[in-house]
Amino acid sequence: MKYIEKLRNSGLRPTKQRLQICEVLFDAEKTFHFTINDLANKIKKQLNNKISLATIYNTVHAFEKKGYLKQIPINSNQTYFDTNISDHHHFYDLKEEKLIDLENSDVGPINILKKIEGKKIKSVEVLVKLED
Amino acid sequence: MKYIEKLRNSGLRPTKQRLQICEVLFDAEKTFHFTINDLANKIKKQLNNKISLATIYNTVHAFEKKGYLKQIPINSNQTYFDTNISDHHHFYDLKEEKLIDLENSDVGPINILKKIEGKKIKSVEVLVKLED
DNA sequence: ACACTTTTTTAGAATGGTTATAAACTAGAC
DNA sequence: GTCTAGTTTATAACCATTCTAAAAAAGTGT
Repeated sequence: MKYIEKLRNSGLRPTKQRLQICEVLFDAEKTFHFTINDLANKIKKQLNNKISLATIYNTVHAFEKKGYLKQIPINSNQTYFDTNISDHHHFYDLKEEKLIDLENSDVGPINILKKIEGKKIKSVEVLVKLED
Repeated sequence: MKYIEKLRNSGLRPTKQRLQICEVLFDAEKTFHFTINDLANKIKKQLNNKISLATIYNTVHAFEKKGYLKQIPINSNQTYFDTNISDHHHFYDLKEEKLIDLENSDVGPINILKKIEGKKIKSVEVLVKLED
């Protein structure tokens, strides 16, 4: 299993559940956006196997903390995650309620001129809302 | 009352509650960020007067729809609103969990190169996360 | 001022995503 | 195998938000 090492290196025990979640998240052809609920359904269908919701929450948060997933800043009743952890941005189609990736090169350089004493910039995220 | 006209022009009846909420939101010296809970407390303290939570939710959403308030896209368990409706962005201090305004001129022009067929750009919002 | 209609307010219940709990289980170390 | 700390699980708890239905207020016409 190729994820055993990855988990161990992060200080996470490679349990059956975590390895299965890794498969679903990181073996996909393309990166994707998901909510916890989306992921639970995907797991059930794809692995024909139920993992407790609590475990899915725990694991997703653990992976996010380790930098294997990113949360997408958007106002919604659910939290959206992204398996694409590269520096990039998002379109949000308000009508379809769908997220679309925007490569960094689609946005051009962003230069933050204001500085805050004693603080470093951790990330710069752009959300472009779309209407018809 | 200066807000009666404003409300009427928006097709909203100028009720006592809506006028009071207008006062708290729009008579402030500076624009500010708030959650519904913040606002409820501010109303209670500032006006010495309780307005039902349901009314506050209704009113804030009505004002947002009319463009008198903006939602701030950020991942939090609560929804953040902004009385500053000008085109601008935000720092988010992860440690203090505090939002700071970023004027448009602090960010420089953002040019979205990718186009989506049949969709118009409604807004471009930048969130800059800060760490120590 | 009054009657009538529509909108608004309200308290409290319901909803639903997320987190906490505590008991059963598992991985890793010796 | 035994032990310990970490993990999983079902379920309960939490809490921001929305719904509900009844009372109150606003607007309109008379």
